[in-house]
Amino acid sequence: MVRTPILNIATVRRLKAFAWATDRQVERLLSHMRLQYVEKRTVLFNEGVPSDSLYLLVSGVAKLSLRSLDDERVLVSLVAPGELFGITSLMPGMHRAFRSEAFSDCWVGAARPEVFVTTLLDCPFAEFSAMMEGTVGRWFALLYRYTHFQSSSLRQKLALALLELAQKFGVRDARGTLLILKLTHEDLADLVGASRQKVTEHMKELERQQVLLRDRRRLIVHPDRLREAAGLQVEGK
Amino acid sequence: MVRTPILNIATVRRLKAFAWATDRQVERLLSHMRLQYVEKRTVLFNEGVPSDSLYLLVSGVAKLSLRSLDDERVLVSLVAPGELFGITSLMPGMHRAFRSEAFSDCWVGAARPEVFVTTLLDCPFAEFSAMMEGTVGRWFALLYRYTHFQSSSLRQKLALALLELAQKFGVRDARGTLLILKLTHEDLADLVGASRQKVTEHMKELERQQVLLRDRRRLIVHPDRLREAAGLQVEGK
DNA sequence: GCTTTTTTGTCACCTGGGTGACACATAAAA
DNA sequence: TTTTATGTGTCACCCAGGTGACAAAAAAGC
Repeated sequence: MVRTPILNIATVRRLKAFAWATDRQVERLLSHMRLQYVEKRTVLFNEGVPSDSLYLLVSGVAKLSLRSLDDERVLVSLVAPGELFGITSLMPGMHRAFRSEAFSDCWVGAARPEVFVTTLLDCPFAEFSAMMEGTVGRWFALLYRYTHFQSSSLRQKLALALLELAQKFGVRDARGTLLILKLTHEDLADLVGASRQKVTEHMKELERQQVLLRDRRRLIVHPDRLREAAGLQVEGK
Repeated sequence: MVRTPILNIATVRRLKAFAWATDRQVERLLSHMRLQYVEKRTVLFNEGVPSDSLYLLVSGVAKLSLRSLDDERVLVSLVAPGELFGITSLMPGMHRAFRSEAFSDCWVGAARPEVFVTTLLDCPFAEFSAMMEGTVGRWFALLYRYTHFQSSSLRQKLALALLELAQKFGVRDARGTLLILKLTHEDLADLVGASRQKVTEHMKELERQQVLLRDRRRLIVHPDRLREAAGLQVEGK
């Protein structure tokens, strides 16, 4: 039997969501929220799709997961009642990072992210969004890296880490993308959580395969081949 | 030789930080920022200390790291010029999650987080801060888990994951903290990135050691003992 | 109740990556 | 230049955790 919950202020307060907000704000928010019942295993959104809603879990348990580099499902997080999820919608043009599905039968409230920001914060969404990107953007990038590290080989981790570094510290060069950083193998090992020795081995191997080359202590990488080494889709394939 | 950079609008624009902000806003921001030269290896802040400043990396490379459960340094991220870091300061009362130190000689600008929010966003800091916590808070918790997973044994990962679940889904019970969730070993395996079989083995072992017990398919955990199993400091020690 | 499906428990076996050790190369300091 | 410190390359060896396989137990359907 499905009992329809009344999504009123009392309910929200009981969930301890928006504890800091005034009753008026919460009420306004609720008036813009659509409540839906989601049956166990139903997918709310998939990773990669544009993100246009922010969700509030009212009851039940939701699950965030992603497909790893070698096609395993990684369970990233379980969402408890009262939590907001689908947070990528708060960042400009960002696509869903995780798939979300109902881990048990759920009641979920959804609204456009603008609604949350403008009613709770009284500031233009675009500005808030840009601010988020500039600040929490890095956390997100880190989360991306770490979740994808899960269940991937050292080789893939290295490739992934080097790609990230290339994006941040790379400048185009005749031979590829030059990293303007002096990195030791030990630094890389610390970054991917591996031993210095194995990193040396894999780096040698990557050089042999022309994925990267070294000029003194500077690395020059070939992003496309790195992506391949990481087991990622190469652009335009 | 150390050349003092002039931190003016042109510099900031070149760094592509605050691309969306107006010149007036950036100028106002700069007037509140103190610029400092930080020599390689100098620690800017340590994990665990209260976070009262937000930093802008002007030049050089900064490094974020943490001490893992078994006292290894984990290199979490390298910060590139133009990036903001020390983001925990944007969340209410939050302590530093990472140690930050200069990876090379750096120029760093610092200001109170309030300054950023009020000049760039024109909304009260407290509200912004609360909003951040309610939304990005989860990302942060995830990041915490994943960074601590790095270089820890399956046993520790399990303990850590169960602790997190206990916080989210636990209710006090005569026998400990009851998780109001039906979790299979496979779910746990997906969560910690391990095989189903090994999870079974470790769970059995944890039961044997009275760290947790099972009532049907419901888990009852003992947080303190879990913390011990994870190699964390137990409260009040 | 009985049957089917899903979980749990436990093997034996394999492998990726950790560890320690040491020679060699490169860079920094003197 | 020589000396000293710091990285790199490559071993041989070990172990935590992955894999496959299968029986027992528990849930879920009927």
